[in-house]
Amino acid sequence: MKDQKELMNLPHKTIERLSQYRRALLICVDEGRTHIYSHEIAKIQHITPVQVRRDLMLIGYSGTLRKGYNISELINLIGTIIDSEKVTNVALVGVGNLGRALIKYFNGKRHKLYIAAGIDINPEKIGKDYYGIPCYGPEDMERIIKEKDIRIAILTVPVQNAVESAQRLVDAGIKGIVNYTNKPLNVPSGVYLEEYDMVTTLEKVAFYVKLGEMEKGKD
Amino acid sequence: MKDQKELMNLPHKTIERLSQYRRALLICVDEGRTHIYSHEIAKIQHITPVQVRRDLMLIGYSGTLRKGYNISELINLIGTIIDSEKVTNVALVGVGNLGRALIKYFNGKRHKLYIAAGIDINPEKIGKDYYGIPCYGPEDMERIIKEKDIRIAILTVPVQNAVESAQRLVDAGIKGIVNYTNKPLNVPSGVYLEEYDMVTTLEKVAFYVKLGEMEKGKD
DNA sequence: AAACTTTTGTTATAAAAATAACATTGTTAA
DNA sequence: TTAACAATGTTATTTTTATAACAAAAGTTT
Ligand SMILES: NC(=O)c1ccc[n+]([C@@H]2O[C@H](COP(=O)([O-])OP(=O)(O)OC[C@H]3O[C@@H](n4cnc5c(N)ncnc54)[C@H](O)[C@@H]3O)[C@@H](O)[C@H]2O)c1
Ligand SMILES: NC(=O)c1ccc[n+]([C@@H]2O[C@H](COP(=O)([O-])OP(=O)(O)OC[C@H]3O[C@@H](n4cnc5c(N)ncnc54)[C@H](O)[C@@H]3O)[C@@H](O)[C@H]2O)c1
Repeated sequence: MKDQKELMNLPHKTIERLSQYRRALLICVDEGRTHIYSHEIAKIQHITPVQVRRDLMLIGYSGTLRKGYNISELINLIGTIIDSEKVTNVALVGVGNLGRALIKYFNGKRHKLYIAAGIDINPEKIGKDYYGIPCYGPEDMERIIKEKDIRIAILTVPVQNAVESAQRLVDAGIKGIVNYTNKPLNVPSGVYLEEYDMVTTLEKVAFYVKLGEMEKGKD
Repeated sequence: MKDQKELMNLPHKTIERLSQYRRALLICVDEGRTHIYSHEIAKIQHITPVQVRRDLMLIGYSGTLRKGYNISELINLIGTIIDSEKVTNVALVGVGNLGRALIKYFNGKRHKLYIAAGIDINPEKIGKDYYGIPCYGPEDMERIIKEKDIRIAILTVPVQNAVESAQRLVDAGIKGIVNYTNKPLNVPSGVYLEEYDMVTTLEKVAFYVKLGEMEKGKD
C-alpha cells in the first residue's frame, strides 16, 4: 500500500475518479471481463485515455502492454488507497424519501462502507428496519454513534432541522458529513463536509443547453 | 444581459457557483435581508471572499462600497445569466423513490425550470399525479416531450433500463440529461450530460476522514 | 527480421482555477 | 481634515488540473 505521504498528494480529482473507475470496473467484472484498456475506461468516464493512465501512474499501477489493465487487480489497488482497512460505519439521518432511496442504493455496493443506522424523529419509523437497516430515534443518536463506531453521517432531514442535526452529529464525534439539505452548513475543521444539490446540477445542464441553442441559432 | 460571447467564456466552476450563490441569496431574502458582503457569501459557500468578488466581476456586477451587494439585484442578474428567457421544461423518467424525492424537492424552487412530466412504466403510476406532476407511460414519452417542449430529462429508472431510456430520450430530441443511475451513459455531442453518484461522494468523504485520522495518529 | 502498430508510462506544456497583491473608495473617528 | 478602516474591483501570480508530446515495449505484418 502507498504510504500516507503519497496518499495526501493525490489530487482531489484523482480521488474522485478512482472511485468512478472502480464503479465502472465492478460493472466490467460482472460482465466477465478480466482486462481493460485505458481508452475503454476513458470512454466510460467521458475523459481522455491520458487522464486515466496518469491517474494510474500516480497510484503506481502498471498495466500490461497491449493487454491493458488487470481489472480485479486494479479494483483491489483502488481499494487499498481510498478505503479504510476496517469497515467505516455511516449513519443516515432522516429516513424519508431521499434517505430511503440512498440506503437502498448504497448498501451492498461497497465492502468497506456500510450504512449501519438510520435516525428519524417519526415514532412510526423508530424501531423499524429499512432495507435491513434499523431506524433509531434522535434520543439514541449519540449512543448509537458511539456503540457502532459511526464516523460519517448522511444528512437528509427537512431543511429546518439541518443545522441542529449537524451540530449534534459534530458534537457526537462524527468526522464526515454528506449534506443533502438545502441549507449550506458550517462544521469545525477536522470534520469533512460535502454538499450536493440537484438544483445546481440541473441549472448547470440548463445553462449549457441554452448556450448550445444560442450557438445553433447563430448560424 | 451579457452577450453570448461573454457567457461562453464564464468558467464552468463560476456557473456552478452562481447557482449556489443564488440558492444562498434566496435564503437571505427569506430572512428579510437586503444586502450582503462578499465575505458572508464566501462563508456560506466555504470559499474565499476574493473568489466571490471575482465571480461577480466576471458577470459584471458591482456592489456598493461598505454596504455590499444588493441581494435581489444580484439574484436577478444571476437569473439573466444562467436561466433561459422562457421556462425550460424537464421530464423525470422513473417516478420511483428517488424520482419522487427529486420532484418534491425541485418544483417551486426555481421559476425558469419546471419538471413538467413524470414518465414511468408502472401501470399503477400512469395517470396519477405526484406532487402535482402528471405521470405518463413510456409509450407517450416522445409525444409529451414534443407537446410540452421538454428539453431536459432526469433519469432515475432502474439501472437495467438506463441505456434504453437514454437512447429514446436522445432520439426524442432531448438536449440535456441528468443521469442518476449507476450506469455511465454515452450521448451524442450536442446533448449535455451530467452524472451524479452518491457513492463517489461518500467514498471521497471516507477517504479524507481516513486521511485525517492517519494524520492524527502520526503525532 | 525490419517496419509498423498499438498500447503503456512519463515528462513537458498548456489551460483552468484559485489565490494573492494591491489599488480604490466611501465611511468613521480621532 | 486627515488618518485609519473596511469594503469592493482588478490585475498578477501561483497552484491545480488537464492535455499533449513522446519514448519504450510488445506484439503484428510484410
Ligand atoms: N440535495 C438534493 O438534491 C435533494 C434532493 C431531494 C431532497 N433534498 C432534501 O433532503 C431532505 C429530505 O427530503 P425527503 O424528500 O426525504 O423529505 P421527507 O420529509 O420524506 O424526509 C425527512 C425525514 O426526516 C425525518 N426527520 C425530521 N426531523 C428529524 C430530526 N430532527 N432527526 C431525524 N429525522 C428527522 C422525518 O421524519 C422524515 O422521515 C429535505 O431537506 C429535502 O429538501 C435534497
Ligand atoms: N446516483 C445516486 O446517487 C443514486 C441514489 C439512489 C438511487 N439511484 C438510482 O436511481 C434509480 C432509481 O432508484 P429508486 O430507488 O427510485 O428505484 P425505484 O425502483 O423506486 O424506481 C424506479 C422507477 O422506475 C420505473 N421504471 C422502470 N422501468 C422504466 C422505464 N423503462 N421507463 C420509465 N420508468 C421505468 C419503475 O416503475 C419505478 O417506479 C436506480 O437506478 C438507482 O440505482 C442513484
